[in-house]
Amino acid sequence: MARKSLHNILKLENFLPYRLSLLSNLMSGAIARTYEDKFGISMPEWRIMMILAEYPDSAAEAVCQRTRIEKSVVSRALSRLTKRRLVDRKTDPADRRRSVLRLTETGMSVYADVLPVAIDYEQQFLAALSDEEITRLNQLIEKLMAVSHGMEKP
Amino acid sequence: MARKSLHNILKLENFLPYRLSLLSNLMSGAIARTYEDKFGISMPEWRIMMILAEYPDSAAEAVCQRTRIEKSVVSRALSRLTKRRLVDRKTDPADRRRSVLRLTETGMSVYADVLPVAIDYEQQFLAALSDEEITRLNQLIEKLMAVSHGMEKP
DNA sequence: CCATATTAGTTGCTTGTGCAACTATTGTCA
DNA sequence: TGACAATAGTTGCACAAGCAACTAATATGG
Repeated sequence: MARKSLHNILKLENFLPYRLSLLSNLMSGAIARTYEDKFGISMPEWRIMMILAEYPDSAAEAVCQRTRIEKSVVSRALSRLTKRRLVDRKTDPADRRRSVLRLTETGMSVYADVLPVAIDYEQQFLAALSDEEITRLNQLIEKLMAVSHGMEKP
Repeated sequence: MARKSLHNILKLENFLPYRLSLLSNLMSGAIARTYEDKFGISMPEWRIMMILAEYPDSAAEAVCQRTRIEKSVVSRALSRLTKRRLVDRKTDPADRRRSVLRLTETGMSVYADVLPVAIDYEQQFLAALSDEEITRLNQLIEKLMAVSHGMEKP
């Protein structure tokens, strides 16, 4: 095989994983601060609430799968949310290991308060792109995720 | 103003910040494990090494700016790197607050070992995209970053 | 039906990160 | 020059996240 250049330098700022990590941190960082400061809700807590808004009566395990958040983190986040009466948690009578989770009235109203902030925030980014660009962006993300899934645990 | 739908639901899986955070974690997660397991180098340590390979004799503060890593993290990472003799750190005689950092011979050889792994890894992702898609991806990342910078600290 | 495996969820522990406070050095300006 | 501000880097501390070990409940296979 051919010899590569000895001065093979990879610029960090051009390295895709780095660029994506930067972008992701910039995006999630700012909005996480908003959730936290204005609503006292952490990022995992907010993600869990989004899932429960869409899929009421989920079990914690389903929340884990949908949010990709580690189960111990979900467990502790749910403790906080139930303690604050934003989430109602009962045990599934059909399988007493499982929990049945749903937003309380209060939880739903907090959700309704935070939601437009999240949407607005996302919109600020999407506004910089044309519709076609947005479509392409999503396609690209999809493709890259597919690659990643194709190479998990060897 | 017009009343919005009461069932205004934002699906988490379609939420851009979430999607990017997922993708970024998938990408950085796998490669970080490789750095760690095979070379005993953490992600911030690797990023610092990349910067020092490109810009020898940088000060720690310059490393912070280029890597966007918090200065205490850089400080501790540099302590480990110097302890392992991968980085040489002296104090700048012209300004004795500053440090002058560069990879040692060992550091450069470790860098040379890790670099192709990083490049290969990135290549696995880029291989899923056409050249035109890669260009567009970078443009999109750039645009989104620009938005983010346009709305820091209000 | 019993022993064992599997699953849901919780908790303990280690580690990494970020903020703030601190030290040491240099820059500024009256 | 001399008081005060600013900067480079370190360290203490608090908190979040992930892994592993654990409990409790259910599924499975002989």
